[in-house]
Amino acid sequence: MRHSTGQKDRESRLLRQLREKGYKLTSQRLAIIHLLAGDTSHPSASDVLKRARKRVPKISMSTVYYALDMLKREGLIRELEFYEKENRYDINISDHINLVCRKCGKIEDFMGEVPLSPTEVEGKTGFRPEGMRFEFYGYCRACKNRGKR
Amino acid sequence: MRHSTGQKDRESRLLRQLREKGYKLTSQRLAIIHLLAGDTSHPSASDVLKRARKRVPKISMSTVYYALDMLKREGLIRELEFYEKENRYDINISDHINLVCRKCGKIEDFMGEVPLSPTEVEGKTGFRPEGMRFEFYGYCRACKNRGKR
DNA sequence: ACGCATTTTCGGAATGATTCCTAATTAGAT
DNA sequence: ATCTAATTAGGAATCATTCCGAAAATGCGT
Ligand SMILES: [Mn+2]
Ligand SMILES: [Mn+2]
Ligand SMILES: [Zn+2]
Ligand SMILES: [Zn+2]
Repeated sequence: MRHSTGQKDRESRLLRQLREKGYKLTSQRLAIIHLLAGDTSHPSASDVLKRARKRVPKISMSTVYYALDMLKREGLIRELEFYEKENRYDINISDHINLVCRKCGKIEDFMGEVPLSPTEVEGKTGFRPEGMRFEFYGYCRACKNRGKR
Repeated sequence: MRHSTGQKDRESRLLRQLREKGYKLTSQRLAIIHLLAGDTSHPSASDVLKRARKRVPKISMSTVYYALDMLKREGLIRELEFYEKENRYDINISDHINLVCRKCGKIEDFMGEVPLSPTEVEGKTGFRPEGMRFEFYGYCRACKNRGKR
């Protein structure tokens, strides 16, 4: 295993990388990084705002977007874009499949290899992949057990 | 093979299905369906508007959205949603992988089985998939051969 | 500890694709 | 030809995100 995935370890790794790049570690950023490091729920920007305000009550939405943008430019988080809903932010930056519940909106990770490699795609098509987005839409275990709609 | 994929066949199949459901076939809709049936480029709503105006010069954007919405509700096209760009419309409604070029915006189909079945996902996780979205982002053959950015 | 340059914050305005609204038009049935 | 429900068109509204400018804060050098 390359990295521990504990919240504390992930948090200090993020902070170290930002410090190395010369970013200022404000209380707003510390709060955002702290909550993201321990969150596998793929939160939206407004989720992040709500939780960050528990530690830094006056933090603004602009600041949340500015911090999320920095983190994604540095490759430390991934943004999952949706048109009809808010975008979501994923602390898991590896190529993986997300399972998106159509009822409750929960997004969970599907563990396991993505069963098609970029190399294979390029060999067959000439298209050179640099990123991927694999999602299933449906009903999570909880939602499917209480009538799907 | 189940269906022919020729433009003419696809077009008459779409028209038949809409007639059966009682939809009115206006000149605006005929133009939109005609162009979609022969288009594998995954056009945006404004692409559709531009091309539809060649046959029906006064067609409005509202009408294009209304028609696209009808087609997707009937399961005859698929909408690919993007946050930072316009949504795109796919006449290929089967589960398949799309290759999205980051330089020119072209979207092409990757032919071949999607290498992971909904059944397998449900067996491993309890999540019940009903739809999927599999995309690779990168550079199409033309764009990768002229400096990627 | 102090001052400084630069970055960051924050509130509000702007953006833009899509959706909503309403009145006028039209397809298709009788 | 008439009628009615569906469709069209243009404009307003929506809303998450981005942009803007001024005020505040960080962290470095001294
Ligand atoms: Mn994930
Ligand atoms: Mn496609
Ligand atoms: Zn659910
Ligand atoms: Zn290209």
